[in-house]
Amino acid sequence: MSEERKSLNFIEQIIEDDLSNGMSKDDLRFRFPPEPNGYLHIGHTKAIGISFGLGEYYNAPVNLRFDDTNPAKEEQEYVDAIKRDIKWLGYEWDKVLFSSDYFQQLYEWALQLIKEGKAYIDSQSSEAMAEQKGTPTQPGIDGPYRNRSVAENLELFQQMKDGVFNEGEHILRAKIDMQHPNMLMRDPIMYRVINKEHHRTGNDWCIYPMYDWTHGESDYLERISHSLCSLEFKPHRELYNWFLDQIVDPNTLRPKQREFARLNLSYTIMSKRKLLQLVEEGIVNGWDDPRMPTISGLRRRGYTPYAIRKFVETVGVAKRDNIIDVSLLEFCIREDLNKTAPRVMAVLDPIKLVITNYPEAKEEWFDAENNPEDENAGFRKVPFSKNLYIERDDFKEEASTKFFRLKLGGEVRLKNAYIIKADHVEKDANGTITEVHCTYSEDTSKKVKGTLHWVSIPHALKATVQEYDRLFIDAAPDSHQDKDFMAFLNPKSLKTIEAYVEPSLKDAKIGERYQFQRLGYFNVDDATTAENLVFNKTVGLRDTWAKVKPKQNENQPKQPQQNNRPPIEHIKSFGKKYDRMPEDKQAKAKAEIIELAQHVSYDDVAPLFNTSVKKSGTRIITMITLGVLLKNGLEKNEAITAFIAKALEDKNALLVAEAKVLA
RNA sequence: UGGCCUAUGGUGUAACUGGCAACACGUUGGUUUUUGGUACCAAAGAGUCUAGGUUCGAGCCCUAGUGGGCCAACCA
Repeated sequence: MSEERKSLNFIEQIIEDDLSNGMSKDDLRFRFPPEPNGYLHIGHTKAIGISFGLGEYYNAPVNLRFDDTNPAKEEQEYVDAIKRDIKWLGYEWDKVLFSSDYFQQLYEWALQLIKEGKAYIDSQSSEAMAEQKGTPTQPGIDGPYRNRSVAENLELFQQMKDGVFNEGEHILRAKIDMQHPNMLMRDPIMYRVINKEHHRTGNDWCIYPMYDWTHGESDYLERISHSLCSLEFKPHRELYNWFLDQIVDPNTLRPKQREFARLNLSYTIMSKRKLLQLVEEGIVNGWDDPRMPTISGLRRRGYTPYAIRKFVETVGVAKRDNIIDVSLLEFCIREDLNKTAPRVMAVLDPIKLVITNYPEAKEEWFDAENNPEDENAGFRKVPFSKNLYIERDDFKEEASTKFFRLKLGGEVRLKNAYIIKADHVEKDANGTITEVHCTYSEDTSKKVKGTLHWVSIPHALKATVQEYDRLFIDAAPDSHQDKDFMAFLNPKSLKTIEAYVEPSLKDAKIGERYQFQRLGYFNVDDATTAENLVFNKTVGLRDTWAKVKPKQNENQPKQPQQNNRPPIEHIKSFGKKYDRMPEDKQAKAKAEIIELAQHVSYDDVAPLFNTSVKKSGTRIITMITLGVLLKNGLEKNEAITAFIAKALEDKNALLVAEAKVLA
């Protein structure tokens, strides 16, 4: 087997290293640990793809573990939705587990920590505790209850568990280090009182463990070998390890937490809290609204599990922040649907076409290919008659030769039917075209530039089509410190259209996906009834014609991340390229450097004087900057004179020229 | 007055661990086409944040800087 070396991502690398350092392949075990407080979204798919993908690759078990330690936010509805979505994506878990399964064990371990003097009951207000905790840049201080006796701690903890106290009166904290540089290590909370019914344990407990106390210990109990999570948990790793240190038996497998960058998609948001807000405020019609980046939203929109998995595979795994362009997601779904979706004709924005030389009562049924990408897809019959609908966009009275569609005097092919020629138009009082009159010819062998889709008016079915645009008009709506993400909502994200579709769609079933030829991919929405067909537009076809057309209502191009670089850094960025630039660019760069140099000090430039000889670009931009400083009254010193002198002897003509100006 | 993470074409990820910066999306041309789709061909686009160092050789190692991110919930 000559297997091509596939480059491993850093997580696969870690696992391979562990394996070659003696870990048994049988010890490999992963988990996906969602909190059941919302629906899964496309961002979760990455985490799912990583852990379940690893499971598939190594043939290792993957647990689905619901991290249900906060009854105030969690619901059974979410548990069910999460399971459904993972199944739909095509992944198989080994066991379904719940953090709440471990409440008793966690409690016993907490008792052990108290007895060892490693945990204590704090009885202050959360404000007081926050104050003692310090800030990221300032150490914390010990609180007054930090040195309570073991006996007292034990008694209070028992009372917490017995429901003696109200929420907020007492909590259990680990006793670590209030001065620790990592805030999470400053005596983190392990237990708090919550008087809410839990969706699984009911009212058995009124104390609930916190995430950090729960997560590592749950991984340990399940013998998870690699506990993979997103980057924002990196600071938790130290605490994760500290908690494990307290209870791990050195002869058993110790789980390892590793972190990867989460997935961000342009023009949408990935925060469950914010998605919930969209649902609750009625901006969208529920978690499965086709505009939502949730799995259920994408499913309803017509995405396939294959496309989503392909997408996640394509984006890769690394540790730097990223914003992936939606066009990649769209590519993945088009690629799948192109091969599988039956083609069909539908007119979304109709204009009436009358074939004047076609008999009034006549109808013909033509064969139409179901899918040119699939030889086995076969043919269907489509009806043709004197009166048709075509897209309003497909006709113009006059147009340039670049316009391949129908214009007066021009010829065009009707897909699966005849070639027609437009003769004249009928208009209403406003000058709007109401009918296009044309004549057909039976000779279909002729070559014409354009082919149009159409439907026969007497045979057409009415259908509702929902067309979606991005939910936000900004590429990164929740990355603005000064503006709320809601300010970027796209008011036109949903467009409902009354369309006409060919009669073969009469018995279309919910969930079925079609290509409306020349328009895009559409699927049959859940809201479809026997009386009314409803389609969702999944994604449009790639449209190179749309780019040629003068753009009408183009969305803001995404703004580049603004860099708050100091001027000298900005100047330096020209250095590498400067002597390779074409002249006009060079002049522009020079002007910019001179402008920036106004805000540069001698101390900024001085370190650049000993730039190595071969980096002439950097030396040139340094020379230009220096020129500005000298002009602004800087006195020449020895270092400056030496730098200029050395430059005068250089081979690079540009550098010499700049140096001569200052010499 | 801190700790940690991070920096490679427009975007995302690679570079066999120090040896010709590659792949995908996107973009631009072209061929084919009864979808301005698909498929196919081609091109443009980065010299790897900056400077210094080690080395015959650095995207990769070392030092210093700069940009970006995360950390102060009785959330996960």
